[in-house]
Amino acid sequence: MVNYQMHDLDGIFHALADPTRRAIIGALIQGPKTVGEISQPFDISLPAVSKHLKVLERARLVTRQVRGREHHCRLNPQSLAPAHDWLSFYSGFWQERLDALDALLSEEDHDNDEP
Amino acid sequence: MVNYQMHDLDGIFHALADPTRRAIIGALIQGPKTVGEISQPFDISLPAVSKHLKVLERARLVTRQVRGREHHCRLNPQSLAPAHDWLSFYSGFWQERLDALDALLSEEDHDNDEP
DNA sequence: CAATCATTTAACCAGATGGTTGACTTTACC
DNA sequence: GGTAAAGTCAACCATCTGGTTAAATGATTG
Repeated sequence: MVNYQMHDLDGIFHALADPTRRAIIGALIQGPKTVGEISQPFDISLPAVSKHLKVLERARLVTRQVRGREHHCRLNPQSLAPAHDWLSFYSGFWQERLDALDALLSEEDHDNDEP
Repeated sequence: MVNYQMHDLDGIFHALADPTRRAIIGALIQGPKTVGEISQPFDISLPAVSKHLKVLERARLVTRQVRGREHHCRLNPQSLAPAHDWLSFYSGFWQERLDALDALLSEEDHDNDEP
């Protein structure tokens, strides 16, 4: 079913761990942009943005289409699925189950209360 | 209400970007464990595990309760919420909406900037 | 063809990361 | 009290990271 490679998550989570890269994703959600357009709001050099884009590309979060001298970057939101699935598994969904387990375990300590 | 600090996500995603730390989380989902118990399945030194735990603690993904000489670590799944929310916003769920938005914008901008 | 624009590559730097080993603290046990 | 156990801390190391500037590549335009 929905089973991904561990190492995918490494790259995806690492890509998302940087605020500049998340901001790039946030900008790209409005639609494709060139590297220049992407770099414009940021106060860092173009090569720095270029590196961030490479990280995002390696994690498959962004795809690039070279048209002439412009590189058009597009967000690839489906690639977030492994990370989203992983988090869905571990976050809130299991909360009640964990609480129940905790309760059960601490009851077991009491040993005799419940038939 | 579901508004988190940017820098929270930095720490959470960074914590999740390491496979050992994700494995620790995976182990901790069964219930609290001591540092020794946590380190047992891994082929790295105890100080290395200790460092990983500190990263997880700083991101509030794990809490620690010192009982005697043992440190009992417990998963804190609610703390994954910011990351989960962020991913829910950007991943597949919005895919169709984005496509629709793209279509809408390119229609609306006929006079403007469309080649 | 020459100049310019969009972008990448290369070389470099300071600081973080993930790992190690060895020494240290605190608690537990005889 | 003395010794072992559970963990952390400190120092060290190689590698990665995110940034820089300067040079190189490739397409566009005059």
